[in-house]
Amino acid sequence: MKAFLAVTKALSDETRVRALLSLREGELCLCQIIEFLKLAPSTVSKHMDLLLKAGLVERRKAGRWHYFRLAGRGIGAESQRTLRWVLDSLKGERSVKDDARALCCVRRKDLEEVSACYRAD
Amino acid sequence: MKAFLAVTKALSDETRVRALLSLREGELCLCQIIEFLKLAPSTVSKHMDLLLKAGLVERRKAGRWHYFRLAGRGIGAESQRTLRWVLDSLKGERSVKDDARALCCVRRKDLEEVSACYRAD
DNA sequence: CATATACTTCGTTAGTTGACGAAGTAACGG
DNA sequence: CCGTTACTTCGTCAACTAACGAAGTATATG
Repeated sequence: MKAFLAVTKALSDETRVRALLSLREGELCLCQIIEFLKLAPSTVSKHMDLLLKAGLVERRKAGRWHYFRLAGRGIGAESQRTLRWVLDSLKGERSVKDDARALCCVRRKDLEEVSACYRAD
Repeated sequence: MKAFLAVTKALSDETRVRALLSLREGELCLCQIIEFLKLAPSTVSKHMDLLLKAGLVERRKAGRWHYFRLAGRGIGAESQRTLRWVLDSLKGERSVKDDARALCCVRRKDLEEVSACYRAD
C-alpha cells in the first residue's frame, strides 16, 4: 500500500506527469527537463526525486550530468504495468502532444546552452 | 489530463483507496463505509464524492440510502482499466486482506444498527 | 404537515505540498 | 588543490487538503 501510494502521489501532480512523459522518447539530463518545464532547478530536482522513489524512473550519473529515463525491465513488473497504464491513459491528450513538440526543440539544443539555467545572472 | 489527475488525486489518499476497495464485493451504503472506515460522516461523504467525480465509483439512491459501487461497463473503458490496475497493484497486500475481513463483519450487520453512526449521542 | 433519518455542504483548523532562492555537495578542469 | 559546473538540500511562504462538528437538504414515516 505504501508503495502504491508513493506511485499515485507521484502521479497526482501535473508537473510530475509531464516530466515523466518527457522521458518517453529516451533519457534526458536534468537541465533538459528544467528547460522543458521552465521551473527552478531545485523544484525539478525534487519532482524527479519523487518519481525516482516511486520507482517510475531511473537515474544514471555520468560525471556532472544526471540522466533520467523511464523505469526499465530490471525494476519490477509493477512499474512496467503502471507506466503502461499512464501512457495509455494519456495517449490522445492534446497537451501531451504539444509537450512532445516542445520537447523536440529542447532535445535539439546543445547541453551547454541548456545548462545555462543554472547560471541565470 | 484533467480527468487523469482527478483519478490520480483520488487514488493518492489511503482512506479513499480503502473506500474504493471496500466496494470490490458489491455495493455498500454510505453508512456501511463510514462504519468500515471509522471516520465522521461528512469526511466519508467528501471522499466518496471525489471518487465519484473521478469516475471510479457510481452512486444509486434508494430512498434515504445512498449506495456506492465500482464504476461499471456503462462508464467508459478508462475507468475499467484504471480499476483493473488498482486491483492488480494491491492484490496481495496484507492490509487489504485485513480490510476485507473487517468488511465482512460490517456487511453482516443490520443497516439500522450501522446507521447509528449518525445518531451518536 | 411535522418529525426523524440519511446524507451533504459549510466553516474551521492542523498538517501537507509546491514553488522559490540560498547554501551545500559532488565531479571535472586547470 | 581551487574554481567552476551540475545538481541537491534546506528554509520559507502561500496554497491546498483531510479531518471535524454544525447547519442544511432530501426522503420516508406518523
